[in-house]
Amino acid sequence: MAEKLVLIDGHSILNRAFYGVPDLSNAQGLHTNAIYGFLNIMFKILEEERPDYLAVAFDVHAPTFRHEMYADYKGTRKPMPQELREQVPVMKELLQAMNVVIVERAGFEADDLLGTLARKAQAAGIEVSLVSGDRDLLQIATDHIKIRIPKTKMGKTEIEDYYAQDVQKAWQVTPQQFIELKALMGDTSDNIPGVPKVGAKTAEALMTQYGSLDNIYAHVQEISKKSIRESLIENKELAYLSRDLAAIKTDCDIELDYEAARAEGYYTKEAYLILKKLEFKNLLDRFDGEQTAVEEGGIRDSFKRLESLSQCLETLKRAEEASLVGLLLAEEGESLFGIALSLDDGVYFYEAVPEDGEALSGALARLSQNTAISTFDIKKQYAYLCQESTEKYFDILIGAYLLNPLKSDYSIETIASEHLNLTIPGKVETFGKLKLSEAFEKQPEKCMEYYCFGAYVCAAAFGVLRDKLKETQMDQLMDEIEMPLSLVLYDMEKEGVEVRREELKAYGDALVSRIEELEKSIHAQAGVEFNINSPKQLGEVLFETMGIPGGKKTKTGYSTAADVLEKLAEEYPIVKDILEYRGLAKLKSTYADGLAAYIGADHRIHTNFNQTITATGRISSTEPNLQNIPMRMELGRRIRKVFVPKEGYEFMDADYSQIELRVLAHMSGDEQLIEAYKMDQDIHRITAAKVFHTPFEEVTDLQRRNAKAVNFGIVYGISSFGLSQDLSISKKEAAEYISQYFATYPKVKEFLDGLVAEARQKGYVTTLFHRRRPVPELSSSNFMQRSFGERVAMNSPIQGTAADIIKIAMIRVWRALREAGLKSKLILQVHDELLIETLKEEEEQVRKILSENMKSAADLAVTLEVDLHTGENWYEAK
DNA sequence: GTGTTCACG
DNA sequence: ACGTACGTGAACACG
Repeated sequence: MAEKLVLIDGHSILNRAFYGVPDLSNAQGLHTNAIYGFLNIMFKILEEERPDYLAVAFDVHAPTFRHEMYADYKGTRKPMPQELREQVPVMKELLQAMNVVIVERAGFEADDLLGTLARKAQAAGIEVSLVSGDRDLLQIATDHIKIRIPKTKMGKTEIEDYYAQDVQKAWQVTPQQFIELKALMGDTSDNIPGVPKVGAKTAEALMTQYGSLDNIYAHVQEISKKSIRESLIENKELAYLSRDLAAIKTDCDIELDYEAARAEGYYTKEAYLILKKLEFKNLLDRFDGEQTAVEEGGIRDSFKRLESLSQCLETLKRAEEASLVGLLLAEEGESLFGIALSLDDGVYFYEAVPEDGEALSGALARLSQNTAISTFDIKKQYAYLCQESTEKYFDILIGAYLLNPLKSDYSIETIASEHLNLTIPGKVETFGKLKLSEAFEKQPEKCMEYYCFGAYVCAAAFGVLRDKLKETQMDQLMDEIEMPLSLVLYDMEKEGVEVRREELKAYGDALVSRIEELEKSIHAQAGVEFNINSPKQLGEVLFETMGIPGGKKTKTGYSTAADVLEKLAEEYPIVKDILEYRGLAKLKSTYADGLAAYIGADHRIHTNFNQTITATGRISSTEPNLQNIPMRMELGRRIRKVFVPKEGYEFMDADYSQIELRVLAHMSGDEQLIEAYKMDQDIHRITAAKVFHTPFEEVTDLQRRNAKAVNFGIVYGISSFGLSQDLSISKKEAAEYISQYFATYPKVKEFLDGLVAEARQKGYVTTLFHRRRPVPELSSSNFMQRSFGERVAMNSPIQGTAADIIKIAMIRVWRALREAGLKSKLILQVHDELLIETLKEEEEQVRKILSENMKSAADLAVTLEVDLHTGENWYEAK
């Protein structure tokens, strides 16, 4: 069989990848999407073709592309965006590390190098695959040279293949004619002039009829259309010049070193390290097959299975002497399947049976009393650990999150790869969709390995993460806020909140009757039956069938968002009904039905409080989300009546009053804003008075509303556009409000500008408690992304500091309740609000604990005020 | 799986 | 000129 060569058009594929792959960047802020896309395409081709040789060609000095997809109209090309430019050297470095031959030659276009190498290879009897994003290469196609053009469709890469005959099929011209076709019609992006008046249609017709440029001119007098004929005659020279420009050279003085180009030996240590730096997790997996044996070999040898409970208990006892152990429990639901323990002399695993439960819990509780334990996702393991204090605990999940809160994946294997430079088997690879019980039955050895590696990583990552947290000044944040908080969250989840199932059902039923009524009415008014829940169908019915004016908005069709519909509601009764329907349908599906599905046998809902999700440091709540229970509208708000305290208890709800604005006052140090808070009056009214130069008593409702919107806007990272949208005013007016605001509170502006400058310089912003948020968007050349980065830089320190403060308050309140021996329990947190299930007899004590601890959680230049309410359900307590 | 919409702070 | 307010999660439709 003939040998095979794969040639890749480097810049062209990088360019394709850059525009086809969503923006990615690593922790250092280097953009990586083009490299990522390139590698995916390259590996896909290599797997498909299994070639003998591989080479990648680049233009040497490529400030622009010869065949720029996004080229400017006039032929003056846009420069390569910085985000792509910075990826080119890294790409080359990576290819070199992978032993891939790079072909480049000063003064030669990559096209010409590729054309030459392809032809020479063909002459030597080698089959060629030429990979490019550029259709121009099609002219090189023959029976032995296949042009491969990758297309990104819906995120999936599909490759179109063209041999000479495929070019003919698709374009009705031979590869040679393809050049002349282009010469006739010209190509602005390539600075190929072409013949004036001849466009794509004419050029195609001419080529089909006459077959070649020479033949066209031989019969030029026969061309019927006068203007075309004259232009052709007049521009004959230009036509031939264009052909020379369009033709890719196949006779460059260059040879491929076939030995060096052998398609093998990609999986080098150097390449691995670069990929790791780029944070290409799934590409690293590709290296696993070649590399893991080396990487993890020594570790795997240290795994020891403990065969009996007594052996396990002995080992746990022995572990008490260690200064640090790595611990990972194999648990799921309420059940414990095993224990992995990483000690200095090896990693031990014991596969537990249900009867072991008590003995193990006892031993673990003892171990955790005095021994430092590093683990992963400690919230899931507290059930088996001593809960006296968190001082001895370290959770690598939380540590990794603090170091970079923007990631979506903090699995053990990711942490190992990122912080230990170690590749280990992943969770999905080990378990797939199996439940833990099934996995242990079917593949006990693989399970043991997974948990042993996990425990090992917990132990090994401890020192690394500690050092990094120290370096970034987040060690205190970790030890004094996040670790203690994890125990508080565990306890809150365990406690749950009681929900009245029957009342929730009745609420849902009441909604249904009205929903059905509205549905009938809407269909009648529209004259067609359609799915009101489908934005697509709804948009078509409203704006096409019914002809309501109101234009497009989204990529996929008409926008039917509430703010669009509200503008139409007055004039079109159907729109009013749709809005009401929407609201009710939401209440029914998300809240009435949604919540009911989570009520447990204990009549309580146990939400998940997630500590490692948000970019700013807030907590999030899932399954179900109890942080977005309706509040603003009365009908929705009534759902809160089904959240009730248990017998003999009441709810006490405490929320911070404008905590974010107060944080802003403190962080900016603006005397005016601080002074405004000292007046202990309605802050929005004060702001209105100052901004609009109106006496406090004479501030109108409208002025107050505007001032309030500006206050919110400031916290979100103000923009005149955003504010204008919110207030339905012109951008100019909005800009006026903002500049008035900044004139009133000058240090606020200084502060916000400073945050953006700081973020630009350092690449991240921080809260009062040193929590970090990287802002990679700031270095984007895209206006939209950069603006987003600026708003993030302004908002995150404020939102994040507020999040820090309430976390501190939670820990203090929780401890105070426990230390006072009270039965009352902290059960929910909603960003600036805490809900306590309070034993009625303890009401006054709890009130004091809540109020004092929340107010003193941080020492700011302004006081922290707390609103407290009690009630027989959550509705009443708010 | 992605996009749209909408609930909360 | 560009065209969004910051941070979340759930339900639903649709390809």
